[in-house]
Amino acid sequence: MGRWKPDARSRLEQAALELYSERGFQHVTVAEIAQRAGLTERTFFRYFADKREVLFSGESALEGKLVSALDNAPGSLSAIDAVGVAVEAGATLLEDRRHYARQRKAAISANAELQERERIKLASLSSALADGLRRRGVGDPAASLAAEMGIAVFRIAFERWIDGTNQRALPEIVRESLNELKVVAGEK
Amino acid sequence: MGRWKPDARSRLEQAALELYSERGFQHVTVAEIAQRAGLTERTFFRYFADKREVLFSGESALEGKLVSALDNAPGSLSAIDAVGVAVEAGATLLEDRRHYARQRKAAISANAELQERERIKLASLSSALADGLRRRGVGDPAASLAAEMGIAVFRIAFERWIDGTNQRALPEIVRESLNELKVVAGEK
DNA sequence: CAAGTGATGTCAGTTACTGTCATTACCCAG
DNA sequence: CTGGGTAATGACAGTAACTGACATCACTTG
Repeated sequence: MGRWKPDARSRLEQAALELYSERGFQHVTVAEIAQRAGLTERTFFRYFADKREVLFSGESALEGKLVSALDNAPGSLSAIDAVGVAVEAGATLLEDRRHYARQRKAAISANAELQERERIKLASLSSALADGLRRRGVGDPAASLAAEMGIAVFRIAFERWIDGTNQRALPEIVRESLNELKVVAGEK
Repeated sequence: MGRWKPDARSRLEQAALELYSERGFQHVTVAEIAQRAGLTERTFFRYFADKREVLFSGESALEGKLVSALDNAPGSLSAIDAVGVAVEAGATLLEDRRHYARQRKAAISANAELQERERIKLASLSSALADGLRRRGVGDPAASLAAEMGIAVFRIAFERWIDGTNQRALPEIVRESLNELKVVAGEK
């Protein structure tokens, strides 16, 4: 297969998650991550732009899922419901990996720098959704607003799924939360 | 008055904004900011936790304004309308400083790290609003959702105010955007 | 088996950020 | 006016994130 021991990237990701979980992000050096993965610090930075990014490789797959679901959603759906379809589809991606998602979430929650990165990734998802809505003919600022609402729902549903506040499957929690958002936004 | 030349903090803030605007965040060193302010690098880090934070000192005042407006809003208002009152009040804070806000926004938009910091500050505002809503008796996840909607409205209105897409005063744009959000969320 | 290529290693360098201690400028008690 | 006290600042050394340049290695291909 590979010329060297394969899966350098995922070895780095796993080593980083382990170390961040054990000692906390700030008390781990990149050199230590690389060493546990059997590589050098320089190689780490060839795969990941910085020390935080190693926890966020799944975001592009999530974005792809959201966008394709949005593009394939019936054209008859309103902006908010099309976004709802998209984030429910994204939720199915995480549903299988609850243990991993929980461990990763714990590491992120323990460090402000990682929370910054997480938020900007969510903002990127929101931007991608807004672009998709514009492709559907939704104008501004409706597209941006609907996308932001969708991501807010996704984030809040995810938290309630991870911490056990809500025991249902993630896609269901997402749907419930979106309905709650509609209620909240509609109150006079 | 002060023992040394006064306003070291604001001198650092002004020097940083100038340099970030001239050359971009990444091409400015903290030593240069400190030198322009007539101080040393070490003193910079006594006032600001890191190189980005120097652009975000106004956030605590904004949070205070939002929270006090929310706490003083009529108890009869729904969660979303109480949040609307709060973000409109926050908007009045920025209305006077459009030139400064524009320059600062340009510097932030030009750099991903600064955008991360801005997003996490907005998340902090959202969290403060959600706390305020819970004090008003709003439950979860309604409180979090309403707060996130309010901040999304604020952010999007701010962008349209800064880039000139919408020529009205910021508080008016905020109100219009909130109405638009209600429309979007209510579409079947 | 030689040349080529992509992944990795090595090394030097910059800069953000921190801990520690010295120094300065001012206030105030006497 | 004088000397001690104190808060702000400076000086300096150190760690670690991140980058650029170049060497080396493992494997493929002609």
